[in-house]
Amino acid sequence: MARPRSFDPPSALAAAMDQFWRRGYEATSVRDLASAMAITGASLYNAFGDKRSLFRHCLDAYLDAYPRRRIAELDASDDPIRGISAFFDDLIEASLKDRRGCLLVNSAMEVAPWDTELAGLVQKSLREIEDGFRRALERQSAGVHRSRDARAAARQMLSAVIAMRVLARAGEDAGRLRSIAKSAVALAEAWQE
Amino acid sequence: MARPRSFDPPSALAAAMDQFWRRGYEATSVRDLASAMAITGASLYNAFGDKRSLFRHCLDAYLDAYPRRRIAELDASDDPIRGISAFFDDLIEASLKDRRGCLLVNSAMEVAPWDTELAGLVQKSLREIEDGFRRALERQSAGVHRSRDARAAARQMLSAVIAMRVLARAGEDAGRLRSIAKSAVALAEAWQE
DNA sequence: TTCATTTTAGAGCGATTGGTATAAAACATG
DNA sequence: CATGTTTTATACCAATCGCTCTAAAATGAA
Repeated sequence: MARPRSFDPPSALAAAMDQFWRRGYEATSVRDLASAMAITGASLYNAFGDKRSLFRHCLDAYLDAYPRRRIAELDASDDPIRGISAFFDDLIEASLKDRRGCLLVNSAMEVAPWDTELAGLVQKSLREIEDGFRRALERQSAGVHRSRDARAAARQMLSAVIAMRVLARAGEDAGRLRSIAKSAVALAEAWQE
Repeated sequence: MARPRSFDPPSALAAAMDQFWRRGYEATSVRDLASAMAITGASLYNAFGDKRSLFRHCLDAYLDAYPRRRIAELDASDDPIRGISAFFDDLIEASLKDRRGCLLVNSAMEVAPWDTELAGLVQKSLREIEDGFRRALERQSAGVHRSRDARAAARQMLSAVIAMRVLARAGEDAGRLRSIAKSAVALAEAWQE
């Protein structure tokens, strides 16, 4: 009944995500996006709305594809400590493969201060990560009396994740990133003692 | 022998720093800067060079005024642990007073990936902070055999600083920031046991 | 085939970008 | 006071910004 799209929206969205991820929101122009997505500006606006709306779609897709997936894998792991270790191994590998950092952390810095709705999404997503760590720690110490606060330990792990992402984007070397991950995993291992 | 400047360069630089600090590099236009500095664009270019050069001046001034000053105070403290505690108290207060975060961390995210020279300055400055923590820990445990690595602990404290700055800019509440600072100080206190 | 509907391509909108040219204005020195 | 030098204000540059308009192209249903 009408002309069909000549492009695949999910893969176009992935191309847009990559641009925002690498260059940030302000430094990415609509023309950059259209070029990376291999569509025209008119198609972009027709399919995804304005630049801010497209960014929101990208951030949503990113959260599903990366942080939430990692948390789901952590929840599904038999051994919580090994799950946390695998989480950080994955993060190290991703951080060294490229230097884009994390779109969520990047957004916390650049867009959250100017967009209250996205700020809410950023905060909620960071809490999802922290809660994932907390659940893993609580699973580990189930039935054992714990004087220490699992929430505080989970927050330290989230801090490690954030710092690794910032330092990766700033170009710090692999050794420093691995050292931070190692301390975070050691914190989890010390939890059960 | 020539017309004198009608403005005070240091205070103009402070006004420019405030703009870059709050809004970031890309989102701050030369006109924004000139307006905040209460000078014309021509005077700005005449006194500070182009936008990138002005940013560099701002970052240099920031590093002297904030991180290096805090590290110097830490080095000068009689009790290293109390010094670290004071460092984090100062950071909490600054992070809650406004939501700009830290110009150094903001720069690590936004400009370091695209400017190798500034990336070097960012990495060097982050190491100065880490080394400051390490010196404080080593002073604390002087003469005592230490199996643990002071460098790794100092890196954890730097991670806490970075995470606090990111979360502050993303609008997270005071409790979360204080919780991270508390864990970092607790790490330092555990050092001497 | 015709028609209704949507997407496409490309030109173009006003506004803003980083940066500059020009000339008047303001000083210290001779 | 005259001169030489620098800063100032203003207008302006080409380029790019986010976004929209128009019209041709492409489809499924009638």
